Amino acid sequence: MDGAAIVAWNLRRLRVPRGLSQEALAVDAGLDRSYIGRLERAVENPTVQTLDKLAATLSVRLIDLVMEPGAMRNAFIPMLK
Amino acid sequence: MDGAAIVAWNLRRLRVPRGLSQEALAVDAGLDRSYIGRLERAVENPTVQTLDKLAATLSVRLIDLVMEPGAMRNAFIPMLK
DNA sequence: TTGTGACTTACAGTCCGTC
DNA sequence: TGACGGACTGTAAGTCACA
Repeated sequence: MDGAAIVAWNLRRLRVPRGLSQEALAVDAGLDRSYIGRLERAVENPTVQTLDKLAATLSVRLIDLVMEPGAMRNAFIPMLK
Repeated sequence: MDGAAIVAWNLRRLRVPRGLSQEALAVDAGLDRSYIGRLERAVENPTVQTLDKLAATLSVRLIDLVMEPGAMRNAFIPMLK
């Protein structure tokens, strides 16, 4: 699983539960609607600057966009410790 | 601290202790020496594909390159548990 | 061993669409 | 609402010479 695929997976994981459409996310992040779609299909190779914008818009940290599926298992969750 | 600065910081943090020069890392990752230097000075805005190459070369995960200074505090370090 | 400027080529990202 | 395409522009990728 390469970086683009990981980002794609996280983008969907974070966007959908927030009830945001691709277009709404695009507008909020100052990006293009069709570009967001391509990111989620893992056909684009974003820069860290783009990831920064998306992380800020989704109110998450940069690392939350490059976290691999399954990594949640080892996540540090205070209330569980 | 933006994404480029975070990557720059992590690159130095991971490269130096391994006793690698910028040039050695560049060769191993299939990148140019001067480009590595610019990444470490945060004057470049790398794509995830570039980060992928570097992570593979350094034998770390993608998230280890976008981890913020201070986040090590919460890192999962088995020998400390 | 690294920083830096100059340069060309490849592609990130935009904007217009259709289905 | 999202998948997908074409044409375009800005900038990252990649190389080299020199301090």
